[in-house]
Amino acid sequence: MVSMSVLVRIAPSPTGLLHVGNIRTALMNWLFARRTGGKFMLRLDDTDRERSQQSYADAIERDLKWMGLTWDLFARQSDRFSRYAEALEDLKKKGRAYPCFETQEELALKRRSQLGRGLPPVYDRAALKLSPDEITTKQKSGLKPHWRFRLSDEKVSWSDHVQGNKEFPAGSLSDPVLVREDGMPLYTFSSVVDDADFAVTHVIRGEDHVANTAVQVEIWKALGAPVPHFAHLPLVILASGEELSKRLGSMSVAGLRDEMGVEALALASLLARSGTSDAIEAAENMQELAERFDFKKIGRAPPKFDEHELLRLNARVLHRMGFAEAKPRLEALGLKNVDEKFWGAVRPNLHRLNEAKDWWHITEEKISPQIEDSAFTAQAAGLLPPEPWDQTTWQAWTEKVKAATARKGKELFMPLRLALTARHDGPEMKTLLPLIGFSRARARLCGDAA
RNA sequence: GUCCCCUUCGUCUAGUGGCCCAGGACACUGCCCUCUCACGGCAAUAACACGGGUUCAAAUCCCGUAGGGGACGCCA
Repeated sequence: MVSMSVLVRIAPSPTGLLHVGNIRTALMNWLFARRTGGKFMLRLDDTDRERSQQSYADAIERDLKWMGLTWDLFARQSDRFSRYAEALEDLKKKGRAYPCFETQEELALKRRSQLGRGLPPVYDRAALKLSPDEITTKQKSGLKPHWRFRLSDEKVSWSDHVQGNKEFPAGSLSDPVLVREDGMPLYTFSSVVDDADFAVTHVIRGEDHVANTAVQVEIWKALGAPVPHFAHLPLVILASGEELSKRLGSMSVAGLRDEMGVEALALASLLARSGTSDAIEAAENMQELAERFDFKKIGRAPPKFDEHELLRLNARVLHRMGFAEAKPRLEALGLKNVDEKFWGAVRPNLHRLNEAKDWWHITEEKISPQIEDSAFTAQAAGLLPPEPWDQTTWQAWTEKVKAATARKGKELFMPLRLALTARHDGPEMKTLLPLIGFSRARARLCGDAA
């Protein structure tokens, strides 16, 4: 496996945003490339001109980069139409492509009738029976053919890195349409031409493609290109049981990042490990995920995508994040002059990075304190030591308050926390107090917004 | 309708006929730490979808049922 130079690719169509299923496929390809020292390619499958949009292409690139899935090669199918036309000519010469004149309505009707009779809706190859004269006549009358690939009558088989030995009996598949009347190639065809031209070695994709693989294997062979290895991954499903494939909204990568505040490494850890025999844990970095990648670990049942699991991993990733990495991210959230002390104080309490804003607000901006017993907090304010403050200040101060008031435990500490932060939970007060500072602390303890 | 894949604790899984009255990780629960939440440490609970069969012996093999996912496009 390592001796050959690996090239894998991810081939999204820019007709929508990447969702967790798509990016998982991308991730698996990327990890495999990294694992084997091979290359990773991004190919935009934009042959569907009606649905493809540049804005989606941009979003896809952005999402991949965000997750760290950088590519070594790039191609766009709309740049390569002449190659598909050439390849079609090649197949025509070899007698593997034949012209068809049915309309889509006719084909739909045929399918319905087959289904009604309990038969698989396989194309009946009526066009193959057309005589050369009939074809000429149709073309002279202005009809333009679409072109189908003539499948052989042998069973197709391959060894799948996830699914094991796969076999498709002859006759269970339709001759695929390669090129439309208007000359536009279809995915089934352009994908193989590209994989062959770029010498893709491993096709790692969702298991919704297994039937495509069966027909595509024959196209590779007809083109005279080496057939790559295949790995068909089980499709991710939502924990709620809802389908994923057509729902973009909340499970889009962009949505998870921009609305849910998910860290790329948390998402990558979850997607790389759920459905495998590795424990679902936050990885230190992408390299660690790559080192552990192995087809043998991938199960065949569809893994559930669980948002709670994602949030748990997200917290872990944040708890380990160093200040150098956090600093620019915090600044992007609008937090000015954040320092390492602040990060060290709030980091253990974060589930999402943007929660740091709440603590920034409490240490740096005006808040209204929560006072339960104003006599007590005012008395405590009077005992506040002069600055400078450090991590020992809180204990020294609360010792004095304790001695002066005879309060202890929760009775002592909670009113102080509430007055100083207006919240009953949060980072340790010994780290928070120096960040709040003397003047704010005194004012808040006296019941003033500060 | 036809075909393909799948079904072990809440979740992801280990397990390829005896080593399994099923192992791990995470979650949950309890305890410890503790001013709170989180972190960390410790402990406990928890599963072979169902029904037949093969066998001295089945989570593991066979058949069936149920459930989940996928495919059957001039989408990708």
